[in-house]
Amino acid sequence: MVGRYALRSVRVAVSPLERFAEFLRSRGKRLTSQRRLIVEQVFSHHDHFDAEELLEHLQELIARRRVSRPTVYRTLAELDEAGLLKKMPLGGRNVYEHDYGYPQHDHLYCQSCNRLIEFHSEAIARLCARVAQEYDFEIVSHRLFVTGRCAECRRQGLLPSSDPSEQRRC
Amino acid sequence: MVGRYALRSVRVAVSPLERFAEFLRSRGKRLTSQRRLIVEQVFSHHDHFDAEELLEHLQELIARRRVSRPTVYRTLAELDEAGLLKKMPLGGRNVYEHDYGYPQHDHLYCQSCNRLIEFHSEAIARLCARVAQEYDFEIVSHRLFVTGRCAECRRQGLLPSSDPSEQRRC
DNA sequence: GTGACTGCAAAGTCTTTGCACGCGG
DNA sequence: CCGCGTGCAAAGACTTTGCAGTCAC
Repeated sequence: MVGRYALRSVRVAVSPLERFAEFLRSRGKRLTSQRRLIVEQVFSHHDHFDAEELLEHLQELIARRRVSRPTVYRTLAELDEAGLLKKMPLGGRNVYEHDYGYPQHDHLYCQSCNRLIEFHSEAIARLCARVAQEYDFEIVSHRLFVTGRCAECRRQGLLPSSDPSEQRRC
Repeated sequence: MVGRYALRSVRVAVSPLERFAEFLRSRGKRLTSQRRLIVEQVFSHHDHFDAEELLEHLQELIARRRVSRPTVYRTLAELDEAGLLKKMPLGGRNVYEHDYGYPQHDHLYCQSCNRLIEFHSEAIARLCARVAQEYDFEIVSHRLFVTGRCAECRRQGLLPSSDPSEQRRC
């Protein structure tokens, strides 16, 4: 996927953990071992995830009492607040994605496989700006979801998932 | 609001209730008094609402045992399925809007007053189509939320609501 | 040291489900 | 009259909170 809408590569001066540490310091909060572990797991690979998926990845640490479910939720909220993660409601739960050193983008959402495909388009931001101007509206951000079926699922003849547990409604 | 992005007026041949009746018939379902009451309330005015707000409007009928909470949820799901309502997750709950005899549109979402302002733009659909083509993606629908502050709230100097109970996170 | 942070358990919020009775077609 | 639909109560999924002990600074 290298077309007009592909995302440019990431470049960051400071690691997510360092940036989070700075955020915490600025608020008189502490960089605890739990927060460190969670940030490391969250930024170990670029992917969309929800709290439950993250908890699964952390299950060993949870079993060893290194970190707990409420702390994961609490830390995710802080990472969102700090601008390191972006939280978005999808299918009745919150899904998170990296928002640090990562370009603004929007999503194609495949109803069959639940995959989120990221794409970038300057034109969308321009368009939002024009509409906002018309309504004298001050933009903070925008979010565009294009729902449908990805190429792979169409080739396999998969229909939009009818199993509700498989489906993340947009 | 009569600019380029205003929505054109509504025109429908069949009333929402009639259309719902047809939907039910086609599925071997029944048009019960409860379903009738709910459809009448839902389409009595054009507005966004969530289940809790609808339940409030129906509180008298609920008190009189004419309709119950589970039935409201069940019927909202059917109205969504029937294409009469559109369901969208907003701030941890589902918000519904009319989707029958109502033109495709997108939303400006004011973080201060939680209002949803509808607007229409052909350009957005065209843009989605172009991106989808690039990714060989079959579009079912799209949803664009522009989050920020509306003119009125800005004039009043209101900041984005810090009261979490007031805030519907997008 | 001291106060922010944690794990635990419990509660909250929104939504769904099992079941026996009731009513629409 | 058949069986879908209902109300009730209870459970479910996800997330948040109160509290007493613990640890970062």
